[in-house]
Amino acid sequence: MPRFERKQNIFRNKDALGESYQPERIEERDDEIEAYMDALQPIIDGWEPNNVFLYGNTGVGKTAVTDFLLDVLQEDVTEYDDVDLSVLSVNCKTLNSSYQVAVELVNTLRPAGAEISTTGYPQQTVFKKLYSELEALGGTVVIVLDEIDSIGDRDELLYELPRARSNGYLETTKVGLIGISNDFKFREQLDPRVQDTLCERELQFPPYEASELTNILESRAEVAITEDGCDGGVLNLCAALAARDSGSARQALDLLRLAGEVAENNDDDAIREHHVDQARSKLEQERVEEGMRELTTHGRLALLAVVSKAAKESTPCRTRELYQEYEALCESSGTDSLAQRSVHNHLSDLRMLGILSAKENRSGSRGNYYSYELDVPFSSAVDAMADVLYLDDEIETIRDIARMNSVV
DNA sequence: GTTCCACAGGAAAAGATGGTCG
DNA sequence: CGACCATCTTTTCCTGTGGAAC
Repeated sequence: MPRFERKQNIFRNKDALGESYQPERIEERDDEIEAYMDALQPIIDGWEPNNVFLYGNTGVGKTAVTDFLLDVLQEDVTEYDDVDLSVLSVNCKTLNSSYQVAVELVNTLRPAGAEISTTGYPQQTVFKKLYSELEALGGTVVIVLDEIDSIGDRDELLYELPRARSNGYLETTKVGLIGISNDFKFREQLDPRVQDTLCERELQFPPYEASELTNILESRAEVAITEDGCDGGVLNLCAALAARDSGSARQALDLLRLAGEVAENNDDDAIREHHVDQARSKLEQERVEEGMRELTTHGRLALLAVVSKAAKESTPCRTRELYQEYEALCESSGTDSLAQRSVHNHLSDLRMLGILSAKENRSGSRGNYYSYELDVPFSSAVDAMADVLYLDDEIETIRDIARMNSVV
């Protein structure tokens, strides 16, 4: 008889290691908080808000500090009758233009059922809808645009919004923009006029040091993990790994959480260092599968071409050979093949996603070219492919060949 | 020293798709 | 319906690259 049994050896409150958890206090960001508060001061004073631009790698506390401070601000502002503050928060990760961000803003302001479609209107129409929604809201509105770098160079909204008042689009509402970016280069590529306004106040969040990450992990582990749920040294290991890689608290916390899950599944009574190792490869695997899910048919076929070559032990492999392999796969799947330039684009994308790696070859008269190979375990690539392509026969053949060559 | 191979990757334009509006 | 609109993928055309061969 199957039976559910509650396991509580390790986790006391796993959510405290999760993405959405808001700790009661933010560790190791005192200087940033001070500067940030200074930038937000005009709001409580009743003046027009500053535009703020935050940048730093993922997981260094930008979003956490923003959420935390805006909560405090919204609380404190209730003491002043003449300030009416609204906070509008949008994650732009999946919105890759000003247009889509504007649509998203309009839709969060509108009641359910009155949302507008994400395409079809001229850009200015959407902006006007946004202005009238903002005007209806009134008071001071702080708009948080998280992961704003995903809009690339289509930054018209960032030009328009800060100027909305002086251009007469907004009469009463005061708007402040808070842009958050993981990408240092994003600021550079912005229109200089946008830089001037958006980056009135700039805050840089540096990566965490290993010792800082240890402190953060300790304070979270206190809430999340039982007293004996964690070997000594595990927190240090997670902190060290994350510090060496990205300096990201997110990564350190993910490692700890996954390591805990691994330990739990093994029926161990505490997290040990070898669990962290497993968690690390699991984290990597998740990242790859995430990337593969987003691929188009031809992107997948291009990847399958590399997989197929890998099964035959003929990687690394240059573009031309991969293109031939790709054409053969298109043939057998009844798909029209693309031009070589396009396949080259797909290979390039796959390289960006970290699924492929490429070595540059300079062989003079025979040209400069890349040699591609899988940058992920063969088996995880095949498994992920099997889920998303209809080429069962081909994938089986590739598996057979791989087995013959004992590729794993 | 110059040329030239055979590729990388930028830019622009063309199509396809899925939407609004009068 | 037809005129527009935004966006994504793909094609076309192009420039850049660095050492071997001339």
